[in-house]
Amino acid sequence: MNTHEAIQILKEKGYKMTGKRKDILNFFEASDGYRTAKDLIEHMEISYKNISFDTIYRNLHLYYEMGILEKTVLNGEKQFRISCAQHHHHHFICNHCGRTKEIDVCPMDEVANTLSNYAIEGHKFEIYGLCPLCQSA
Amino acid sequence: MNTHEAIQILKEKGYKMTGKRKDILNFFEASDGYRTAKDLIEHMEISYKNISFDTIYRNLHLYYEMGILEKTVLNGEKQFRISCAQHHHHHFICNHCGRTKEIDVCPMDEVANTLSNYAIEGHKFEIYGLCPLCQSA
DNA sequence: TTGTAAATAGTAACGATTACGATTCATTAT
DNA sequence: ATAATGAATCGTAATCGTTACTATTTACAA
Repeated sequence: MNTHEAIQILKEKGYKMTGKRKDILNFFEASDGYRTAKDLIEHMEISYKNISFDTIYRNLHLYYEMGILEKTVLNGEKQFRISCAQHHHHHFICNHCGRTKEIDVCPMDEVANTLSNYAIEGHKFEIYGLCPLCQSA
Repeated sequence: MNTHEAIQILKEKGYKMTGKRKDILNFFEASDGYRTAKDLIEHMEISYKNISFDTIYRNLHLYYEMGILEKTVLNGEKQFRISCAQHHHHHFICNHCGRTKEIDVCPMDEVANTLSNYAIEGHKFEIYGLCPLCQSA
């Protein structure tokens, strides 16, 4: 997913394209990991001194609903990253910088048969730690 | 982990044993799944009309720090259950009632070698859905 | 260019959690 | 048993992330 693709999706669905929406997309495209709403606010305030919480959260949710962003929760905060979900996968997430690495292993295949009477609706598999860059720093 | 064991741990570490602390343990021993602070407050208010948030959260954290309770976060709320961590394992968690089922599969063995330059500090693997009881209801 | 619905600012409200001073209580040493 | 003392608790305010609301502004289509 990149900014261009995302803009196409928004247009198709009839959403209006604003400068703020483009900047939000650029912010996430330039990040290669999870970012909090607060991170985004700090970035947006450079260009838009008085940007509203409402705008931040409304657009984060919009992008999430449209599959443009992925979401997770860390330390009680929602975190978002550009969607890379062409195929099913999980993430290593750096505790220090939020950068992610794709993990293609998914444990669900192994597990499904031990849960035959259970209706599975979702699962979460995440690995936390320090990425190579943050270890040397 | 059961109430008796937990009381032993508290005594050994020099914590005082109060009626409220025992009741909290009983509440979690009687549950077989994750419960929120709110669930616990509702239960405690039956016996202690004016119990304080402070008491609830202080003791939840104390028990968690001592390994008496396990913790997870669901829908932005911290949830706790009696610890069953004699061995490493994960959980299926019912979205409706919070009941859990132990999962002995752990994907980390498979994954570790693909993260050779990463310092792994933790991981989370949880499966969500409806347990057999909640499906029939 | 104008009309209209969508997007936004500014701000209040919310829910979960944490924090704190004053009071009560469990434990231990007498 | 009792008194001393430090821990536990209450009552409540504060905090944090997030959601919600109204008035205003803006993107886009006619």
